[in-house]
Parts: sequence; C-alpha cells; structure tokens
Amino acid sequence: MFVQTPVQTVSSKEIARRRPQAMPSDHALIGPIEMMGAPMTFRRNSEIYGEGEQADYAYKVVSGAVRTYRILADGRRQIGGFHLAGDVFGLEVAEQHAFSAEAVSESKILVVKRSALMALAARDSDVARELWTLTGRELARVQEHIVLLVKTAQERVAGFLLEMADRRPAGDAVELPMSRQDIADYLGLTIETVSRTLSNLENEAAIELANSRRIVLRNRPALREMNG
Amino acid sequence: MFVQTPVQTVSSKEIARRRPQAMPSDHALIGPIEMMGAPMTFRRNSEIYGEGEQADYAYKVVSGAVRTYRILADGRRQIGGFHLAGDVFGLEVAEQHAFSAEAVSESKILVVKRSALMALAARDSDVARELWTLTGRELARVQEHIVLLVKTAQERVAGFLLEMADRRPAGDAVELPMSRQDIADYLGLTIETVSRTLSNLENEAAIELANSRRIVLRNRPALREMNG
DNA sequence: CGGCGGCTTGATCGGTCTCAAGTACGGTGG
DNA sequence: CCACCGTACTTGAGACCGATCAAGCCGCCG
Repeated sequence: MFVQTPVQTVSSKEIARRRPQAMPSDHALIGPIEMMGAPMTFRRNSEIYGEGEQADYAYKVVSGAVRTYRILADGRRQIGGFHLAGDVFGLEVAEQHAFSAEAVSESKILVVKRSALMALAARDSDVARELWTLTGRELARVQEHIVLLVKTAQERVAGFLLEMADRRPAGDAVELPMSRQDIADYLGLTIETVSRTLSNLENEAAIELANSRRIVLRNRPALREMNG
Repeated sequence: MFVQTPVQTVSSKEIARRRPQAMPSDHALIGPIEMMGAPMTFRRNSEIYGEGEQADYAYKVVSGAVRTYRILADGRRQIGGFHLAGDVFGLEVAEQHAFSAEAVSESKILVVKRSALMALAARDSDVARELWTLTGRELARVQEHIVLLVKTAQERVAGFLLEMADRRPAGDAVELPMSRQDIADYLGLTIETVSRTLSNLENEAAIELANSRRIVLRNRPALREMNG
C-alpha cells in the first residue's frame, strides 16, 4: 500500500519564472485557457503542483495524462482523478490546491493564471459560465468516482475500463497511460487485486490483455453488467 | 445492504404546480436563491427529486437535512452527501440530476428555478461567481468524501463524526439527523459495522453515545489521529 | 402492556490485503 | 545481436477486516 513519491523535476514554484511567450492559435473558437495559456512540458512523474500550495494557476492537458492525488497520513496514496488531453484541472475555488498533481506520462500542459481567468469571467459572462461548467463537470466525474469506490473489486475495475474507453475512444481497445499502481490507488485497491481482476476478466473473455498497458474490450455488455 | 426506498410524499414533478408566492426577506445581504427562492416543506423520507429527472430547480436547505443518493443495480444505496441548513444542492451543470434527493428529517427548503439563476448570472458577474463558488465548494466536499471511502471502518466513522461536528458546531456534541443506515450508506459500510465501530470508539473513550442520535466527542485529537 | 422500528451484539463467512515468488518487458552496454 | 539488468506486472498462499446471517435490546407510541 505504500507508494513512493516520484522524483519531481518541475515544481509549481518555478512556473512563474518560466512564464512563456504567447501561444499561437489556429482555431477561431477557442476558450480563454487556449487564448491565454502558456504551454509547458512536464516529464513523467514530475510534480505540477503540490497539495496546499497556492492555487494561482489553472491547467489544461494538451497531450499526455495527469493524476491528482493525496497522500494519507500512513503513506497510502489516493488518486482523485486522471486528466487526459482536453481536460482542465487545478482550477480551484479555494486559495490552495486540495490535491497534488503529477504527470503520469510526458505531458504538454497549458498553464493560465487564475487571476486572469477570474478577471475575464467578471467581464464576460460566457467565460464565467464556461468556468462554472468546467467545475460542474469535474464535480459530476468525482461523484461517479464515489459510486465506483463502494463496489466490489471486479465492479471497480470494469467500471474503470469503461470510463477510460469512454474518455479516449479508440475502437474496442484502451491504451492506458497509467501503471497498475496508479489504477489501484484510483480504485482504492491493491496492485495485486487489480492485476488479478484483470486476469480474471481475461479468463472470462470480457477483455484481452494485448500487453500490460493495452486492453481490448471483448465484451462490453458483460463489463457494463459487472459495473452494476 | 439492501435498503428500501422510503415512501415519497412530494415528487419533483409537483414542484411546478406548487410554485409559491414570493418570499419576504428580512436581510439586506442575501443571495439570489434567498431572493427568488420559494419555501417548501418536505416530510421525513420524502423525495425532493429523482436521479435522471430534469434539473430545472436548485435547492437550499433552510432547516432540516437532505441526502442525495444513488441506487446501484443490485439495490445497494450510496449516499453522495448530506446537506444541512445553509447548503445548496441539486444545482447541476448537466440537464438531469445525477443523484436523487430525499429529506432526512422534516425539512424546509428554498426552491429556485435554475433558468432564473442562470439568467441572473448572465447579467450579474457576482451572481455568476457565487454559482461557481457553490459548485466548487461542493466539489471540494465530494473530493474529501473520496478520501474517506478508501480508509478503514474506524477511520471512516471518525472522519464522519469530525465532519459533522465541523458542519454543525454544537460544542463537543454532534446531533445526527440521519439514521445508522444513512451513515452506513454514506461511508460504504454496513449498519452493523457502523454500530460496532461507534461502540468501539466509546470503549476507547473517544466518544460517548448519549443516545443513538447524539454523540459527544470526548477526545477529538484521538479522532483526528484515526482520521489519518 | 404490546408491538414495531432502529440499534446493538454475536458467530461465521468471504473478499481483499499482505507477504512472497516468479515472469515479462524495455533499455543499456558489450 | 545478445546478455544483463531493473522495473512493472502476475501469480500463489495465508491472514484479516468487514459482510452476512441471526438474535436480542431499547425506546417510543398506540
């Protein structure tokens, strides 16, 4: 259950220093984060921000994947969510970040000053509504996560696979950017239970483990059935 | 684990019919919900809205307590949250309610049309920001709930007591409006485990069960320690 | 006083964790 | 190209925590 904190290569305190040049855009219809966001790259397992730090920036994933997590007193790690391309994270109502954030894989992230977003929202009701929508969608996602966490191991894993398949549509296969340990810490299980459950699902012909990070969904109705 | 759905006395479909007269206000500084909200009373265990119904209204608890919940495929009930006096609930970004809502005890609730709130928010950036803040606070609450759900039974119960004590400050005692079954379904435990854990906490002198709904916190540091 | 719902307590069962090997894979250097 | 290594993953055996099944208790209301 104990997980080592990965080596950190980019602290959020450095973001201000690195604030970059404006970013060219090729879209007519783009949100305020794309307009004002500064692209940054985070290496695998590097910290984007830490729990309790000032939430002066919001983030949008361009490519890669991010996990937000909290370390409990006994060293256990709970992952609050995975953020994939297109997702916004770190946008807080409170002054401090409630969770830490790390890149799951090498990730390109747009970084935008919260104060700039807030100022824009105060003048433009469309932006304000967009901020509210983003937070509301995140709320809905976290609520689904709660429902996942009270189920059996098989239900959790099945639900996780369906969620990932839903979020990055790629036919019947899911390419998982995260490790078994990440999945376990997201689902509130151990790495062994996740691994065993995946093996069971393969034996039941619900999935096929092409390789450890690539999973083919062979029988979605069965998975949905398990999902409860 | 199976829980009977309580008798429903007020369906959300009836709210439109019952839309009431304007509500007099005695405050100078009050939010849009207080301004426009229509007071309604819900009997214990009566439904306020159902999962999947159109989310045309938002709600604010004046007195009493509300639970939002979802029934899983096998009949298990997961409570997403308890909403106490002053809390807003049912304010959705999506078109439909993601959870159902019921009164835990007889409750006075302000009901306000979502479209009215949205229209006001579009014109008044303070209102827009208030909506965003409400949703963001709820997000933070749900995230804490996730962290609770991956802990041991004792940690969950201790965390729950501290949360309730925090939300309705009443010295060292907590007056619980909800049943053991509600607590169990909130914490992802069974009623027996909740009851046993409370008894254990009492034996360890961390709490005192004045009666089944009233719990005195005798040793908060110990509870915090357990909370992880 | 009787009955019923909500709560507590006890005994046993089972799913997940823990501890412990063993295996596959990607990268590096020869 | 292969040998080696480290990391990630899988698999197995046994322990343990919370669920389940089953009584019993308490308080409230008729």
